[in-house]
Amino acid sequence: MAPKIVDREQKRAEIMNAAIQVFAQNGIVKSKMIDIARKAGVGKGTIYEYFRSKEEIFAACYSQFNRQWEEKIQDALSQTDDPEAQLRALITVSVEGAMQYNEDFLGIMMDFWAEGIRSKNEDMLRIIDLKNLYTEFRALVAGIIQKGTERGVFRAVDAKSYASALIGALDGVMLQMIIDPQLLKWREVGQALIDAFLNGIKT
Amino acid sequence: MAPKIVDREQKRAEIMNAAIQVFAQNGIVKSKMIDIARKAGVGKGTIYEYFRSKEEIFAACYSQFNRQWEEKIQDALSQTDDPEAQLRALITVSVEGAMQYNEDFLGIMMDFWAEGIRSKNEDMLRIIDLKNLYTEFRALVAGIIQKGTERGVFRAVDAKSYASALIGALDGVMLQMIIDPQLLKWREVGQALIDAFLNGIKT
Amino acid sequence: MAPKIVDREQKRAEIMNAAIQVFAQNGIVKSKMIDIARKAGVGKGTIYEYFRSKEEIFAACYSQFNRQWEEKIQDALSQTDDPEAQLRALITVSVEGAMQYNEDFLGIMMDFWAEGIRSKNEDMLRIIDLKNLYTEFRALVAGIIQKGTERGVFRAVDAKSYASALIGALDGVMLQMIIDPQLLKWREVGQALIDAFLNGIKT
Amino acid sequence: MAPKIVDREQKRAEIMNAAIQVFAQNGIVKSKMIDIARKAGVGKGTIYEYFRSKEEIFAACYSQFNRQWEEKIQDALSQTDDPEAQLRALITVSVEGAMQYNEDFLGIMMDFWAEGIRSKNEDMLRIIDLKNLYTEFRALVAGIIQKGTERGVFRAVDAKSYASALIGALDGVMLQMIIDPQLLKWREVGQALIDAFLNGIKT
DNA sequence: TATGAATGAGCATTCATTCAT
DNA sequence: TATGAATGAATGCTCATTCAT
Repeated sequence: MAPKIVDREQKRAEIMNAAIQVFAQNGIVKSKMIDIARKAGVGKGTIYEYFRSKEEIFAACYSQFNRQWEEKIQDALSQTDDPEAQLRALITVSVEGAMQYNEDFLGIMMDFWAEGIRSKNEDMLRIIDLKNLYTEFRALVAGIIQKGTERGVFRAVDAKSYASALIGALDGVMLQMIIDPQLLKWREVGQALIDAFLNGIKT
Repeated sequence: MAPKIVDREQKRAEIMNAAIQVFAQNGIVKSKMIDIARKAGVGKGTIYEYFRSKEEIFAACYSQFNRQWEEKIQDALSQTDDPEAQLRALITVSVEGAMQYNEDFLGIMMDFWAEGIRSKNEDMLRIIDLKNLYTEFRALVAGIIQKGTERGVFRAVDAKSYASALIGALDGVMLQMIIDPQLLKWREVGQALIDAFLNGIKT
Repeated sequence: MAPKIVDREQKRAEIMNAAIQVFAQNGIVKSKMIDIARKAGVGKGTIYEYFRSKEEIFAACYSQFNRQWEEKIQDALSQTDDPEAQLRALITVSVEGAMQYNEDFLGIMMDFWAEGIRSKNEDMLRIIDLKNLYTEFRALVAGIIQKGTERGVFRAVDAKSYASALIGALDGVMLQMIIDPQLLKWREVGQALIDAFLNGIKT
Repeated sequence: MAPKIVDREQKRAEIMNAAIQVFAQNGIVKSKMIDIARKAGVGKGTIYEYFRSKEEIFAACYSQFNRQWEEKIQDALSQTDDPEAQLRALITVSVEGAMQYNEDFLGIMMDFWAEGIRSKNEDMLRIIDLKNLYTEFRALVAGIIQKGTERGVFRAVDAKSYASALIGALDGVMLQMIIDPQLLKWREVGQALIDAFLNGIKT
């Protein structure tokens, strides 16, 4: 009965895909189960065969979204061992990644954040553990900076604070891209960001 | 001959205050009028004596929030004419301002952003004009950078892109403060941010 | 303290006047106390100094409305003793009376009827006793027809049925006047009505 | 694979039926969705599966009501080509039709009229176009009278005015039937009406 | 397994009435 | 006496979830 299991996974993925699109367009709270069902081309009841609740769909989407993002980052970082190149790759991947999706789609990040910040649901918070996510991301970036310092290419700075600042800058630029996708040449903003930052910490 | 005399402005402010707290804790969509009423210590109907709708409360809160923030920024910038000092002041004021509020309170910013990004309501969008807000803020910061370049203290960079990057960094750091207020010595992160940035653009 | 009493009656009348106008424009159910208060130029609470409830205002207006109408009818009938002339006067007074008011104003009659037909409130039904009103009106008209028959100017018909038919015709024409005040030369319709009817029963 | 199969038209009709009963008993404004739901033996939400709003239920009921009435009239008139017989049929059908329904049921006509007279809602007014309804009905009756005049059986009267008067008489008698269904032998009142009228216009 | 009909808890909003001044 | 600020019961409507088929 292995094929059956594949089918289920396949259908689950289809529903998640539909959900992500609907979430992206309407925001999570305003997204209705019926919308997701219609977009997925299934009946309303069918969704409940694959997910316990709307919240579970959200959680699954979030996890997937995150996993994909992390993979991209990891891929980019594994290309080189040079700290400067790694930081450049980090910015490039983020900006390129954000630009890849259409503007509507990006709005979903806001909801992930918002939900993660305020959810009262314990299960939810375990899934959307923003604290942990950022802690790990900070450690990753701080490690790169630390490495740069050890190799003498970066000044001896407080790696954690600088990591936090750089990550913040990344998120903040993405926020502006969400708000006004056409306005600026975002690739250049990304370049400005990394140039300023690298100039700032290079020896 | 004389009805109960009430300071309507005062009461309006009290309700807005209650609303901000409730919005901050639950998010705007999940905040119920009855919650706001209870928090304000008034009846459900009373709110409608002061605001036409839930949306109007939100808009009023947003405007107030923004106005206060802008005042702080303007105050800080007017203290000096030196570009470097102004950029430092900008970061300091933002970080200090964010730390001043309690953590719950800051969460409301997320909803302001989220609402601004996705609201379909024309009236709402006129009020929460994020595009315009950021455009103006970018112009302000770009002006300072430009001034620095002209005075020879900053390198000749693309002022707009750098402004965008700096603002993004500010927002991003604030986001992390929201998510994990205790974690880091945020003042130091602010310092790291401005040090890296200034190092990066100073001649 | 007699003047005080006069003042109270005066104010009560003013409020009723305002109420009738508001009822006429919006219908009774959709008329708000605040509208009546504003139209009367008094405070919302003041109304309750003169009327126990919205229902009581309605009842008072209805009674007044009816009393005035009855007076007009009685006035007209007392001008002559001739049955044919009296029936003509009846139609004329009704049509002229209806035309006197503006169209909006007439709509109130519908609500009086509707309320009278369906009110579940015992007190209300005692006041808006449509059954009794029509019974009396039928008796009045039947009396005139009877008188005509006895004097040999009308055929020997079932006076009650003919009275009912005539009254119905009157109401029905007024209904059309309400619906479409401009459409027809309503005076001529009144003439047609009475001509047909009198031709029909005259010997 | 197959959901519960329901005859949606059937269910829609059942809800309309319940709605008509509730409207008839309480009047439209005082009828609550929950009352209709309970009378129909369904949940509150179920109604909204079949009607978009309370207003839509009302409109559907009104249209149905009217269509049925018109059919009756048309049926009766098609039985004969004789003007006098047609006018007699008109009155008979109306009175018989009105008597067929129970008294509560008829009260709904008042609300249809009242709503038609005062509704501010454009969509509603398109549905309850009383002006047009009466205009058409007047044209129909005037045509019969005209035909009678041409054939020399009726006097040369202003057909439109006489039609309006006859229709008014019909409505007015029905109103009295609503108010006091037991009181009079309404068939005889109908006879009186048509006798008087026909006597009045016959040559 | 798949479906959509059915449901009712939940919510924003309205408004007659009360009552402190 | 006059007022309007305050109130909460009541209502139309939404939507996540259930369940019979």
